[in-house]
Amino acid sequence: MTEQEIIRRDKLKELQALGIDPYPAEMFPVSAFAADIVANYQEELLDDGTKNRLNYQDVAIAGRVMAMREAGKALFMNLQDSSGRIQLYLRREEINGGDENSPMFDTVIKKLLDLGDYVGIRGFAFRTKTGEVSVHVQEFRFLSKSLRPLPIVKRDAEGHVFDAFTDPEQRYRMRYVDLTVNPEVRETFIKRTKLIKTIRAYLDELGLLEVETPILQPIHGGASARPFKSHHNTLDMPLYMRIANELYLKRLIVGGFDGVYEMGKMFRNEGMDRTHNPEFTMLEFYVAYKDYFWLMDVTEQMLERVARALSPDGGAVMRVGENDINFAGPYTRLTMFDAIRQHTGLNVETADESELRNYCRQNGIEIDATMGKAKLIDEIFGEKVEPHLIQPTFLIDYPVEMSPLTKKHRAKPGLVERFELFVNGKEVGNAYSELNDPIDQRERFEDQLRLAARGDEEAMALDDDFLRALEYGMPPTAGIGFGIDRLTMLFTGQTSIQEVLFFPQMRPEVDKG
RNA sequence: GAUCCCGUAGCUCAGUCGGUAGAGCACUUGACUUUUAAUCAAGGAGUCAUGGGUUCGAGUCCCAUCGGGAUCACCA
Repeated sequence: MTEQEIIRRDKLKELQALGIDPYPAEMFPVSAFAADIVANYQEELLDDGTKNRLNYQDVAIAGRVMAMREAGKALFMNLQDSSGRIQLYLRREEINGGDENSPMFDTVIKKLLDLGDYVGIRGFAFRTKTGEVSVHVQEFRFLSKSLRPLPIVKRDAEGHVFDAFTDPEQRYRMRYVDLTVNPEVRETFIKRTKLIKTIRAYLDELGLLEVETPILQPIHGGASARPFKSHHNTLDMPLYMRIANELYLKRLIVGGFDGVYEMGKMFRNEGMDRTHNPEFTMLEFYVAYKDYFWLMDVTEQMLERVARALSPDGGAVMRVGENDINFAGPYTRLTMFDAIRQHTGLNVETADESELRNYCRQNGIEIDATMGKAKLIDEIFGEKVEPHLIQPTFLIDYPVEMSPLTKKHRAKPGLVERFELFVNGKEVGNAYSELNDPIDQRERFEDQLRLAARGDEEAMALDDDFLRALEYGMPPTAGIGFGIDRLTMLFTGQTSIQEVLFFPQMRPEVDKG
């Protein structure tokens, strides 16, 4: 234990010796929040020059003590609750209740109270000489003693931050500390929740049914990725953590629901970096009798609504890094081939494989011998086009080889009816007119099996029950998936996924008390 | 998985050419009846990530390991 921790434990014993319970059981009747008092306190100036305080004259507030400034027989604290901070003003005489021998002020508060302790106080709001709305404390109670020192972050009047708690490792491992001392972290997560609620409300209004589908799946389907594998003891069979829920949601469309959505965790056993966490949140929704054009309209409406909910001024334009991004539709719609033509001059439609390979070699795009034409196109797109798609852009009509669950294009042979949405140079959504032809779907699965046989660990497994479902008949359906974490990054201006997950995956901590 | 950078007090960081560990905040003791990065005086606090090596001597140089970050590969 460190010196400061030992001192705090000694203080805890001293409090108990004085008959003060540092961890009382009874509830504390909070009647106001710090930020509300600061924002709404009112007083009037009387003719004789004195002030008449108009509201918050009997408040009970609770929170952590985040700063203390002693001034002889008076003392100032900053109290932080869930809404923000407010200054407290304590006077020796009052805290001691007129009893000269009372230990309350000089011992209990000045010595035994630490920064970080939870306290509850009763008092009245007023404005100090320097103009700060504060609470004049009349009653003071310990609610929970803190045994470890918090990092002390200080801010001056101009908002300059001193000694910020910034080490990412410590911030992620001890998110509770991060949230306590870094208010902007709190704001990011509140925005995340607001984004999710806005999307839910929109989808509910559209009339979609929110559903839950299995996380433990006997066959991992619906995406190209490596799964986590587990084992069920009683059934004595392997189970996989889902990499996607697409095939289950489509079974529900087969079952007669017109529209379903699920927002939930997916799990992929792959590398981690600032845009990948082993578990992440996806939204998928599927709507019968629609196609991918309809989904583009819906996407525009949904994201505009999210932008308006999260932007400071209620507008559809969000500042992301150095870019002002306008989420009001309609968004640019560009075929993949046109996009590549615009940014490279290549005509990938007519080019053959060797021509594409030459282009990649000349432009420093890494390729290998196993890549077919579709894969080469994807590489060129990722290198040369994707980073330039700052304003929301629908990239439409992909080669069939890369999309085993997507309906073939109604007019263009070799392509599928698929789009991906790009914003700020990154993909945030992937959608298509769903393949509902069971015979075509079986062939696509068989193509995937051939890839798997060649060693592709991410090839999709054949799901016989899903094919059976399609054989019973699935109406024409449009479906889309959004990475909620990446959307959150976009709308909060964060550049790493760890900043939008409360508890990002970390390696085990080396033993330190 | 590969490469590079980082790890010193509770927090943020200095630490020169290899010569017995430093600052600010926090903490302790004291002063102060409206302070606000409060101020003033004094003091305590370190397995320099871990383990080896080189050296008379290592926070510093070398090797390995652990953890974090960045870039790349794979992916959403």
